[in-house]
Amino acid sequence: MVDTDIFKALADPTRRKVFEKLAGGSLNASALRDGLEISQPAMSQHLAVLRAAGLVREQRQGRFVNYEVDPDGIASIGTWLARYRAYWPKRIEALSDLLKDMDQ
Amino acid sequence: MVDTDIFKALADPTRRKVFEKLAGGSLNASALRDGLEISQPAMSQHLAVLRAAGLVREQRQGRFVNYEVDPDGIASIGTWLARYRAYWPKRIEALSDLLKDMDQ
DNA sequence: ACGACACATAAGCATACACTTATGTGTCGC
DNA sequence: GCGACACATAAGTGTATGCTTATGTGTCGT
Repeated sequence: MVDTDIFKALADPTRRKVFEKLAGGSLNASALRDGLEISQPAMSQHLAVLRAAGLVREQRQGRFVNYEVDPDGIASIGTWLARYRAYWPKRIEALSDLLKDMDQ
Repeated sequence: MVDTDIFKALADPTRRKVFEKLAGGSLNASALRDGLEISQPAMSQHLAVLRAAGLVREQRQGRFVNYEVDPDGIASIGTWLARYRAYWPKRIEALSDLLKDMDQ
């Protein structure tokens, strides 16, 4: 199941940190590593999980591999979340506004 | 971390099915069980996980325990997702509309 | 061609997770 | 009170997960 992969990927705090870093723009695996106390293979494995989940996509650039957020993954979460819109509390109006902003 | 609990809870397919059932309205543990081939203790454990994550809340009603979606959990996912709004693809406009609908 | 570098993959290991069966707790009807 | 019912908790078990160290693959500069 696609959703399972996505939620499993995001269930790990380190992977969420990585993902959040990528929200700021494209980065290679080494750049993603600093700040986080994590070995190189561990990062590689985390990135593989994020990629398999469709949350991240990669692009070879010489001997570096640049990673970036994959909008498809974000969209999947969005459509999943939309099924529960009946339960969104009123105080979430701010978020709704943000979403409106984004499609100008 | 709050987000960790939420994503871990949703990473399990059975728990997502349970949550989706609750999206249709309040149900007790037994009612949630049918359709799903799962033992009673397993369901009880799943509900405990969903509750600990803040996705679901319970209400004793005689010897039944009614469960319902907790809007706080939904809101948490929403605010988390909002940080990635820059990556929402354009085809997500429909979702944005849905969100706008909901706060009339 | 060679060493250095960036990253991926393999193998092994400790812990976490989801399940099972067995039992405990609380509420109902009689 | 007592048995039946709805659910929770305990304890045990197989598997998945995230880490480690070791090694493989591909690219760069010289």
